[in-house]
Amino acid sequence: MGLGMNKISENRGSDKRSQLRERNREALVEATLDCVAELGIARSSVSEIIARAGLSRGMIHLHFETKDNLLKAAIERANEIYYDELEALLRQAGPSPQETIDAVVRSDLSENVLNRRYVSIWYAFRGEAREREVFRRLNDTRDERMRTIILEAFLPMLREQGTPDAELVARDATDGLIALLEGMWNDYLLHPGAFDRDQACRVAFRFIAGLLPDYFTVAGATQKGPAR
Amino acid sequence: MGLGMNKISENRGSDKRSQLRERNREALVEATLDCVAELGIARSSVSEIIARAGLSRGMIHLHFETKDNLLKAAIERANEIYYDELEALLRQAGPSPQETIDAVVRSDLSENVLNRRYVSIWYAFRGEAREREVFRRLNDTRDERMRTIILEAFLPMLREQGTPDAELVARDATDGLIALLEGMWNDYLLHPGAFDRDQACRVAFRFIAGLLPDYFTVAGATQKGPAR
DNA sequence: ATTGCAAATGGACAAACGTCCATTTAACAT
DNA sequence: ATGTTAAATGGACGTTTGTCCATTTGCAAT
Repeated sequence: MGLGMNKISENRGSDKRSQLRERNREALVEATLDCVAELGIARSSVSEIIARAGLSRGMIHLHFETKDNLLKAAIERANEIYYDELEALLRQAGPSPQETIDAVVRSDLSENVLNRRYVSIWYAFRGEAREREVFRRLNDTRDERMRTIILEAFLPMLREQGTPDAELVARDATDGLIALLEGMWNDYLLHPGAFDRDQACRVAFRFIAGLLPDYFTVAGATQKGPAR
Repeated sequence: MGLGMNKISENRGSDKRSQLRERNREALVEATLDCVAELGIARSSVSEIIARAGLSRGMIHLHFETKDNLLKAAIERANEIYYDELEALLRQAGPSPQETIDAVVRSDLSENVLNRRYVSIWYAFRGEAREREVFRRLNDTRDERMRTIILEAFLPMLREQGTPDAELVARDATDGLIALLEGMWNDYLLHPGAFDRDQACRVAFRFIAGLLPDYFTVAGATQKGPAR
């Protein structure tokens, strides 16, 4: 009898029981994200969520104890989606700093994250970031990772280019690029129909090219660094 | 007897009765903004609002019929605050296009609007913009006004500077500047303590100076246009 | 002083909320 | 085939929500 318990513990996730359990757990998270994207957090009630998941009321209590924990799990899932896209594009990008910047810009503006559903979700949670510590923590982590990647890519280029005050300019360029991309997302949120992905990309590279004309054109990173 | 009614109608706002009435109405709007800034829209209940206003439950029904109308009045008030700041700085700015851009940037980053309370309010309403048409309409109006001002300032400078494709670049520059400023607000929302107003200003002008080196430095607009 | 009426009050109300739990279902070990 | 138990159900519960209205208040005209 104790043996049975051990088997279940060992096979966690492989037997049909816990497989179905996990499926339902994910269905709840996914239904929550759908709900938040369509209705916002305020109108995402337990009743709405379980209706979309096609499950019963008690499931939320079973899997997440409280609704707040479910929301927390949902935003963590949303964060993963963004990270996965960024990491994927960084992996397939070349090692040069200009290629890194190029990958960051293109992943941030990619259809995989810059789409109606995801942007709606992102801003819904952000609107509540002020009060809910968990939301802000996740946001900050994501931002810090981005910031480091970008800063460490800008710095060597500015130094090699001989820009005076390279450290200061690198920080300005980093904050500027992040703000610019953030603003693009915002534009998409408010006018998803009118948004022009290529133009957004061009604007971003125009900004970067203004600071690093040897490494960038309005079309993106140059292949092999400065031509000179 | 009919005379009494007429007098009240004529003196609307001047007699003590309607003076107190108006004071209470504004107290409700102000309490709503406080509530939204501190708790977000989701937690801004009628009970919370009337507690902050120090008035009774029935007042909301008396003045605004429904809670939604009160929220609408609140966001309209918030919109006024931003406009007033922008118009004030535009009035005291010189007539040249670079001075106009300078005024737009400085008003957008001014302490009068870029402060904890106001930014909290703005993003709280924005989070609900997707679903509530009124919120989006107000936001779009503000954006459209900004866009026109900025575009019509950029265009003559780019033309005089001899930039190829001046129209395209002007549109890119406009979208870029708006996105950049939007991103700055976002940064302030998430890190009000760490935010550096001067740096934000410098980053914005660095972006602009990259496109219009004859009219701008990192410190802002040059006095009299191109030196050449 | 008395009267009239707009303004303001705060309790009543149904509806909707998140949480919980007694019950049922079905996968697994026996 | 049977017993066991984790997983899932859906109704009950106490709160809290936004709205409404019978009552009270106090300014202004008589």
